[in-house]
Amino acid sequence: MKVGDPVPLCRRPCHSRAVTASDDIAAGLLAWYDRHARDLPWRARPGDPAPDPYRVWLSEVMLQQTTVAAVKSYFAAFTSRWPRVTDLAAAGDDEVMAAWAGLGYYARARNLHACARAVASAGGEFPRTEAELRALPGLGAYTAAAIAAIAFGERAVVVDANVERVVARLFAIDTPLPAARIAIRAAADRITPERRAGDFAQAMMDLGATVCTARSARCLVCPLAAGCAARARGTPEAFPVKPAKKPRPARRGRAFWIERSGAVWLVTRPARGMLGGMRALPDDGWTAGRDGSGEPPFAADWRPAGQVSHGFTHAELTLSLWVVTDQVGDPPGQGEWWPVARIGEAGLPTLFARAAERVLAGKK
DNA sequence: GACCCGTGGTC
DNA sequence: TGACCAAGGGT
Repeated sequence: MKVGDPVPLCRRPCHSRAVTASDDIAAGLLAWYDRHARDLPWRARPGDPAPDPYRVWLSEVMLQQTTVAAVKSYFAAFTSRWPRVTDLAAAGDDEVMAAWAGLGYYARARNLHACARAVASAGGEFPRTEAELRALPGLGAYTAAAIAAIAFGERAVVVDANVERVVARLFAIDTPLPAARIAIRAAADRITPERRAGDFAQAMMDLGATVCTARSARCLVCPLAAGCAARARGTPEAFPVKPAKKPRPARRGRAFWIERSGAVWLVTRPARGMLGGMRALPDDGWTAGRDGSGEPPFAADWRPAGQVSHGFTHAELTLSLWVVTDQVGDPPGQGEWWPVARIGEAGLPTLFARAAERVLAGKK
């Protein structure tokens, strides 16, 4: 028998399933996870009953493209304010959007709220299968599989950026992304165990987050190093192969601080598009693809009040700030007067929170 | 498949 | 210090 050949577990027919290299990977990783799992607020502690699907779902949506460190305080705030999915479903749109402010990718918040309402109106219990979960707003292939595995114990194949990286290295998959995803998913399917699929998924993600990271593979402390093809080649960090990134264009825009007796005029951005559905300062129409017009919303004695720079996914924006403090009537269009002393409660996305800070710092 | 969508941490 | 990156989904 050669190394890598299937090893019969025993001769009895009921145990005829062979132990394979894939089983070794899962077993080794789960053993590592039992010792090194991160202690995260949304995870069940040892001895806890099954994880709460609501908390698993909420954490998974918050964690989409977002770091654990950034999510923790938002997760605590949401679960404290809305302990059950039915509580979240009953909240107002503006409350949910404001509570999400600063976390980014605001379409997630709208989908989160829509999903909560869908679950609440269907009886208040999350569906238990990957296929049913996948149909809910904001749940794509990754999140549906993760909830099915973690909350309900289904053997779902969970592939996020961590799993992609770990699997691409384990099997030295050198097809560039995104084409490599077909082979990566097939390999992930092969090594996903029948039991403890949720722990396995979280173990892969913990490994990717703490050991097998993008910049450093840390093979010396990796439980999978012995069977890792990329390590055998000596260049683990070369996997997965990524396409070249496009440069981010620089954009310029203006935002306008319109003040009247201690209140500032805020607008709500359209539901679609950048910072969709969020409260904001009026602006000159800048987008990720185009500079603003430079035009203020009305003629007045506008004073310059500095600028803020902010990086978005597709553009680097320099936003110059203009101020009028003796406004009398309402500006044209929809909006609301917001007390300047409570600007921190307006739920401004980070760009406009920084702009407000800049304006207020300049007034002193 | 390509493109759009935020933010903060990291080295 | 700035480029890279993160528990992706929707269109």
